[in-house]
Amino acid sequence: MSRRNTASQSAVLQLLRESDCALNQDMVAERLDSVVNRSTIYRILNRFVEDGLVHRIVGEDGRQYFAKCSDCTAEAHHHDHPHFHCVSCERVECLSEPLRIGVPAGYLPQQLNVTVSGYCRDCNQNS
Amino acid sequence: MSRRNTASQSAVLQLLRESDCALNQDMVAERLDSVVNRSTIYRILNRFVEDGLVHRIVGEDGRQYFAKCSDCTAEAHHHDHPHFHCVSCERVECLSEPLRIGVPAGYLPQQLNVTVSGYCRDCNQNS
DNA sequence: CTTGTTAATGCGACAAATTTGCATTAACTT
DNA sequence: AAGTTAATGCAAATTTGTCGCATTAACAAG
Repeated sequence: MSRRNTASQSAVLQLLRESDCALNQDMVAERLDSVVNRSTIYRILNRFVEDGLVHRIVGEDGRQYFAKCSDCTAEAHHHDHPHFHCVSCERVECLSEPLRIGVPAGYLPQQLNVTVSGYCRDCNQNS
Repeated sequence: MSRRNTASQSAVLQLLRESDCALNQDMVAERLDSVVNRSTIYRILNRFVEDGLVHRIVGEDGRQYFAKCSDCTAEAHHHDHPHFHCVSCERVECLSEPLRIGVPAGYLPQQLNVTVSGYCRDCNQNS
């Protein structure tokens, strides 16, 4: 089951590469030049996550956001950085500072989802 | 618009007080002795959050979980502790260790949602 | 270049979680 | 005891994401 290259797929990947923040399905849809079906966008994004190209962030609103892994290689993924979710403009951006959170003995941590929500610089000033 | 005391309301609050982990609407519903309408449960929980009695956690599954504020007073809320969300038994529990996450200058952080997901002790052993 | 295989897409339907409008009930004030 | 209106129940709507299935098209092989 090897992957095939399609226009929609590379367009989405390009979007995520260029974006300085994480995107949800809506954002991807509206930023694409051509119209791509909703399920297709979800499938593309999920495929990226599966392949480790992109990581999934659950926003403060419970929605899924996707961001290109910048410093991740195929071997080592570190999605251990916090995100800032602006409640006003809805931007979700990755903060650089990685962090480690201890769990009680016997627990097996797998994923980390850290979201600070509030107002980003722009929205904080315009209010 | 003052609050009124109702049986459902205090039952839900009691549940949250007794619970050692955060609960979502389903969990609240099935643990209540009497049947309470779904929307009502949501409204009760949202009211609690609004009043600062309870804090809302967005789980790894995008669902809303609610936990009683234990060390919070009306004045000072600190929901700055991480949560552990077991992907197997779905338990969401508060970890004690509080943490502080820096945001870029000009940003106004308000809420913090930190969730480590994986397998809790019980589920880790039974697998 | 043509052809076959099957991954990717589009579409509609479905599912789950949460919210909302509205009529009814019941808490609390006077 | 009576009036005001917060809280509830119910049904319907919304939102977000997934799934089945038929169709399209990417890519490998001849």
